[in-house]
Amino acid sequence: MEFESSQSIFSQIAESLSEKILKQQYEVGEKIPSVRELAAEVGVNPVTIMRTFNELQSKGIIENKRGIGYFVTEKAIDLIRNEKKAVFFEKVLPDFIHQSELLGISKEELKSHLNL
Amino acid sequence: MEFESSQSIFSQIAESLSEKILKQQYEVGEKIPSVRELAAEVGVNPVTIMRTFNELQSKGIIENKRGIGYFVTEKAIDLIRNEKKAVFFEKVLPDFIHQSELLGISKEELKSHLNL
Amino acid sequence: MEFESSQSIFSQIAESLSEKILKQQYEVGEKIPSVRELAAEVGVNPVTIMRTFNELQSKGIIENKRGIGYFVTEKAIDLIRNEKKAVFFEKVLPDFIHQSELLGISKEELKSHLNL
Amino acid sequence: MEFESSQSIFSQIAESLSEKILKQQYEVGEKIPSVRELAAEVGVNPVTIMRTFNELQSKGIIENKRGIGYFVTEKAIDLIRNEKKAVFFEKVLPDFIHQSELLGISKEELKSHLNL
DNA sequence: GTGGTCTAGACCACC
DNA sequence: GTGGTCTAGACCACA
Repeated sequence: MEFESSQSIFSQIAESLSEKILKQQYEVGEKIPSVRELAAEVGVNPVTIMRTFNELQSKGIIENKRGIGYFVTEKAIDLIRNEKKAVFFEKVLPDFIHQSELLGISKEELKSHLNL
Repeated sequence: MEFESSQSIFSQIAESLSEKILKQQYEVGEKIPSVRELAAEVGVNPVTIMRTFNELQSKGIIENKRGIGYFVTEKAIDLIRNEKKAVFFEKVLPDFIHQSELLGISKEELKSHLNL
Repeated sequence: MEFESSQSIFSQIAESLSEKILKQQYEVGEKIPSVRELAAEVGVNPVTIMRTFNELQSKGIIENKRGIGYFVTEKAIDLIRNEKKAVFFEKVLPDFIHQSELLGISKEELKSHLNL
Repeated sequence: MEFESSQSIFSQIAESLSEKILKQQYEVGEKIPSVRELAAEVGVNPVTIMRTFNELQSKGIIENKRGIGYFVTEKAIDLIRNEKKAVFFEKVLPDFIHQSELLGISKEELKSHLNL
């Protein structure tokens, strides 16, 4: 797995897992890969994965079953979708509008880029 | 001035100055406020402002006249516009599309939000 | 049976069994359920139950009769009561006092909560 | 500083800081010691302190000012008091009652221990 | 000076 | 096998 330097590795992994859960590549109640597995798979230190899991757990997206592993919670999809929506409407969309106005991009140009 | 914790202060100030230049609130050839003035105005350490000015100077957006101050260069607007365009088409726009698809936002909804 | 994630499962089960013995729901000399039965009943791995039994046996609360099962010892109730008292006076009570002082809970309020 | 082995060091430090804030030994808006200072003072690795600060920050008890340090937030005391109250009334108090009933501790004995 | 991240390696409790 | 914690040491960006 490749990482952007602008963001911490552990939160990029968290983002990646969140998207997979949202796309139901990991289903509700399903066990996600173990710390060591994921660490080996993406080529980072296990504690980096732990930080990822801690973050997701504190958000309520995954939960731990002692000695077994981490599982996708029932409310995971709602949580992820809600957070993403908030970010989208409060940050991504306004920023998009702001930038396109600042650059004077015409509505026709926007439409073509967005296939609208 | 308030800052987001997610980005460095000096780049937030640089962004703010760039936008003002782009909107011609500072015109070409005009002197921008001194380090100390700006520092007092936005409430940060003068060295942070220095770093901002160095950044803008290295990009060719402002230039220093020894003992007098910093001035907006002739090519400033082009430079800013080009950089903003690059960021917009390589990052803001793709991210916008990706997020809106991930959230399943319909084309109609997008159109209404964007006044298209 | 549901478990708190903050404590190990085997000690939660041990605690539950101890309380039942103390309340004489299991009487002295009585056979307690087998490893497999209990495992099925509370929904955990049999080895976890084994560990619980080992723990209780090492304290002298239950004893094994080879091939037959585990039985409540004669001194079980004393052992449990003594350990609980120690914990109560060395940990639960001091903590209770500390927290109630820290939160500034009045003596009247305490009395009413405790029916004193 | 000495630690109990039953709880993680970083959360014991968090608890200690919370109590100090609650007792206003650190006041609202005040800077708390830096990561390295605290690490040296209590004799642990700086990353352990970082985990402590992350936890407190995620709860909204402290906030970071870039390059300067961590500061006690305005709502810190409310947050701490509310959380402590919740724990007290939902866990400490019920557990206290449960244990004292289980051990058959008389009301008179309780009163004397609690100075009621 | 401040915090933030990552690695490597060790050790532990638990299932 | 699972997660959880801690240390030591390095490196980085930021103010």
